[in-house]
Amino acid sequence: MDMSNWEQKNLLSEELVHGLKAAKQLQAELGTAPSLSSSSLCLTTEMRETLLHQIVSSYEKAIWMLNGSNIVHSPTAEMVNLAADPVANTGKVPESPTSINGSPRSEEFLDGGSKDYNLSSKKRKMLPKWTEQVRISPERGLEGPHDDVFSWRKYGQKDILGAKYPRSYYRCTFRNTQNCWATKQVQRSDDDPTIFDLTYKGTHTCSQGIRPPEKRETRPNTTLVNYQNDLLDNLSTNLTVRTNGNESEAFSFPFTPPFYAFESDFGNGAGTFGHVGSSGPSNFTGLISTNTSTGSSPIFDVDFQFDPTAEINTGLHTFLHDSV
DNA sequence: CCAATTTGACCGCG
DNA sequence: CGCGGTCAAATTGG
Repeated sequence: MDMSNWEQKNLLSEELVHGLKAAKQLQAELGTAPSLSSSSLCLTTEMRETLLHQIVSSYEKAIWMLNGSNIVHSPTAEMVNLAADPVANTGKVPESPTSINGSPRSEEFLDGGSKDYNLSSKKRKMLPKWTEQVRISPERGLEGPHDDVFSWRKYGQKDILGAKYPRSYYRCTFRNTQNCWATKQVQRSDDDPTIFDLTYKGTHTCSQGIRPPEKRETRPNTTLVNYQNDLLDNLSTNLTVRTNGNESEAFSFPFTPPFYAFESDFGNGAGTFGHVGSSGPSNFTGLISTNTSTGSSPIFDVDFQFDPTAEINTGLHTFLHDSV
């Protein structure tokens, strides 16, 4: 317990430091007087945005690590992205995959530009994409950095043009079950075989990765709250929303960017939620309250509030837990 | 028996 | 047409 706790703390601080770095970089960028260093003065707006995303992402992940996941995705993000202004549409942030495992010290990030961000070319596949380099420890069986917090399923391997080693392709294990479209590529470096290039594409929308781990041991008083949090988490993954009047308008909640986050402030499962992040439609908030009228299947009354400019009307909606 | 990997086929794009 | 990426049938492994 102590160990995992310590490890968690490490991860957490790593994440925060990561975010801080990005923040400082952005700060430096914004802070520079135009006169100074006129040469390399500007990052592209894309890079700035990516930095921003990185910061937000770090916060999200850190919070995630503290509370367990309570991040939810809206269903229509891709359409929103496609429809939106190409510059502002970069989707959502990658949760930066902190690679850890047994030996944190032998496996480390290379710093100094070892992470580069790339809001890929304006093709159809505009998913967040970023790369990292990981040095593998001697101890772990020659093969790979292939474990971060997520579970990946290999779906291909290719020999690459000028590369000594093949490139392997992974996707999230829960692609089908949870509509999680995150993928990653692993490419062993030509010159230094202990280094692997990891390319991540897309963000995890699965309720996987870091679970709310074993907070159970804490005060008995919090069990109810924890349970309710779990309930919300479950809701965030198996959720169908249907409008009160309109059966036809029902939609499933989770998956894909813009993020919506729940904040369960009361112990009873009620809470508020709203848009998180810098892209997508904002000003979409809601208030959740329990509807105790039914026994077994939890039903929440949700009061949506939309920005006036939004197309959709404010209304009273009902969250339905999706069977199971 | 189920789930993950392997591996050649397939396919879109430049 | 070749390259990089993905699919899916066959195979492996638990």
